[in-house]
Amino acid sequence: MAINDESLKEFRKSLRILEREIDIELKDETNCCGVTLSQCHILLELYNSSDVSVSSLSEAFGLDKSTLSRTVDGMVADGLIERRINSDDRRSFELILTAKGVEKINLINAGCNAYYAELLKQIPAGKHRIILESLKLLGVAMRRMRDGEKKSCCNIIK
Amino acid sequence: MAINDESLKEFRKSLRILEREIDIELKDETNCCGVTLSQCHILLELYNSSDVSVSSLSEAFGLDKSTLSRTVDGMVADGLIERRINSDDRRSFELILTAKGVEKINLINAGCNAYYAELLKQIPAGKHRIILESLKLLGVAMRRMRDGEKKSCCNIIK
DNA sequence: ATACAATATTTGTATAATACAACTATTATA
DNA sequence: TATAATAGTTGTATTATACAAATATTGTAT
Repeated sequence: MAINDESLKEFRKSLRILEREIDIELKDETNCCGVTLSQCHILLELYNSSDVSVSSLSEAFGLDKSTLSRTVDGMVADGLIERRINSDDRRSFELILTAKGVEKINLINAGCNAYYAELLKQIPAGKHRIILESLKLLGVAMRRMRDGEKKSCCNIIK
Repeated sequence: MAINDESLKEFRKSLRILEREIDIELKDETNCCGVTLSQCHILLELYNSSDVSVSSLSEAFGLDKSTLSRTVDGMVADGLIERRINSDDRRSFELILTAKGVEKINLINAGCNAYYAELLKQIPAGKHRIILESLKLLGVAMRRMRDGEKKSCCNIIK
């Protein structure tokens, strides 16, 4: 498949629609659990990664550190996570789930797993493998592009 | 592939990472063009669909109508779009791009096309077809789930 | 070893994004 | 025709976000 403008347009449209739906689904799921979408993203990150800090969240989400600092504030106030001081580097805190946080993320995961299990049932099983492969290929490539792009804004079209 | 919890977890993680990267890329692109991300999503929708209204945007994005109404206000004030009264149904306005809006979306499209063309070059050409197919399968299925789910919140895990 | 630069985080400030409820205007329906 | 439904806006409150400035700690180069 040659990469022409038409296929790019189609590709981008599909990506955009998918992005929206993922976002809407997760918003639905989190509303049910009494956390905001931002908080939910942090809970998911804590569940899936180790050594999470304000900085690592900032990096992963592409948001300013101050933004994450305040979201974390709220979650600490709600008793979902704790700041554990890092003895190696006392500038940073390791963010960890409290029991309440674990409970919450378990609830979210259960809801999302149920949703996506149902979703996958609606898609021919033979396609599941290529779907997973595709998502990974794209995610990895985009992340790599971002890492390589520590240049200036709009470096591409100039 | 049987759908077990482990593969679901992997699937959801890949989806989540991809969603983030799409969002970060688009944010980058829009910053360059002097519009906000919300405005950009509306510009893209106007570029790709016809008969766009506050209600249809609300539907497509899963956001409250009041939210869209205000974002549209800002864009009208900036001269990017216009509200054209619908003579068939005078409750609604058709939202249309102004010349300035067209210029802006062309800029955004050029930037995104360049980005994704570069991205696809980093992925084996043989995979392009299955990637596009996968995105479509997922997007369509999720949209269908959402349409079917006009029930209550948390209907799945209860 | 000290001065300077880099890193991790927080706080001050301002703005954008968002929802819910209440409201107006118009259209559909019983 | 009265009532319900739909499209949109506005009031109000909260959340999300960025940028800049500040603090504290660590790394580095002389």
